Amino acid sequence: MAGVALEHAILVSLLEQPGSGYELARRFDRSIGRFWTATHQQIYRVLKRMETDAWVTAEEIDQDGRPDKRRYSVATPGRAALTTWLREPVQPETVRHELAVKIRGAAFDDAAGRAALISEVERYRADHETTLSRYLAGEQRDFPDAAELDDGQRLQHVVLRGGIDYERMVLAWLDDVLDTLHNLSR
Amino acid sequence: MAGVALEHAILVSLLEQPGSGYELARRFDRSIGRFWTATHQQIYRVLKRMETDAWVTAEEIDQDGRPDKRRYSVATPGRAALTTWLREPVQPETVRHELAVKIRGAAFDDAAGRAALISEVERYRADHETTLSRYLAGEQRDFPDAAELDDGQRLQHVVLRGGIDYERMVLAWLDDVLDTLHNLSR
DNA sequence: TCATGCTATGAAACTAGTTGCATATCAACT
DNA sequence: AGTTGATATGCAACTAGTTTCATAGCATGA
Repeated sequence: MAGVALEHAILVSLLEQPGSGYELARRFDRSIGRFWTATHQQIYRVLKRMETDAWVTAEEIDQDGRPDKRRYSVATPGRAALTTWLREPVQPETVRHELAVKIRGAAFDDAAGRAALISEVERYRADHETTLSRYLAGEQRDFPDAAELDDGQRLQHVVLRGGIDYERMVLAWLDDVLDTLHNLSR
Repeated sequence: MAGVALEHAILVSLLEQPGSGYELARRFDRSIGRFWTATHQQIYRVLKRMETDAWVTAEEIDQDGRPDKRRYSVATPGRAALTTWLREPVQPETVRHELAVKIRGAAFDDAAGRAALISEVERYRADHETTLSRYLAGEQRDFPDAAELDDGQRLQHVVLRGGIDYERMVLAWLDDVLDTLHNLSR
């Protein structure tokens, strides 16, 4: 039970704003995706289980000009399950940093492989540059006046600042990586 | 094929130093674990598959005072597979940041829940403080003189610096989180 | 002698997550 | 009329990862 967290990420997202599986999938590509990734298939499957367990309730919405959708809201048992989970210890993070593996692996590749890695790091760096810009734009848009925020917004803001800090750290480190790769002896 | 990376993390680790499944598991708790986590069961299973595929070869080692072990080394097909993988594009990271979910979830919990979260963040912070100390001690031990390093060591060092940067960023952010949690209105 | 603990490997069952495919509505453009 | 693209949901098969349990050698200390 402890580690099963997609349910809980969905509960938080639905408490912030009820929505359909499709909308959740888009949020997981945007804001929630900063700290929890999930595909739409996984989201639909988990939503179905959560509905069976009465953690959420669904409401059929007829839409003009679009297919119907099912809007989910958090029910009392779901909210209780979230509270229980919130008070459990945070599990140690499981890190999967593929680029770090490739950097150490570069010791066992030739000059062509290292050149390829440098290009790849540059592309990767550009992606993170884009992500940082997106976060900063989102911060301007959603949290323009720090004094005017309610508690929920303050908590969302501090998580966003974590994303911004992370991206800045990554960019600085990637510069260090590029410098190291350019200055290898062979 | 692209995302299957535990094999490749194992290949890098075995190229840096041949070893048994048990030794690999310990490395994955230590140095490699900085950027790729894995349990011993997963490592044993993957090693078996890699042996079947002739990516690695095993050698039975009789040990005095300890159970026998199987020392694995990377074979030519494994090295070729690593080279192929190294030149593939880096997959986007899949982020799973449970603490961030709990922080946003705190908006839907009461004062007691927030107090529990503050304690949890403090404990989490202490863990990261320990991790940073361990990294810094490892840096002193393994890379005392930056001018004397060969390419493999330089690459290992830049990855370790990434870990150090990450831990420092996390600690600063956790201070921000604690400050935010202490200053919520209700 | 017995308990504890580290070394060392592994099976079996389960849970989580990914990939590929399928279906359907409707808008906008060609 | 046909294509493209966004919205919207879902199944089936597969792959990856976790958890629980089991086994065994040998050292150390109570």
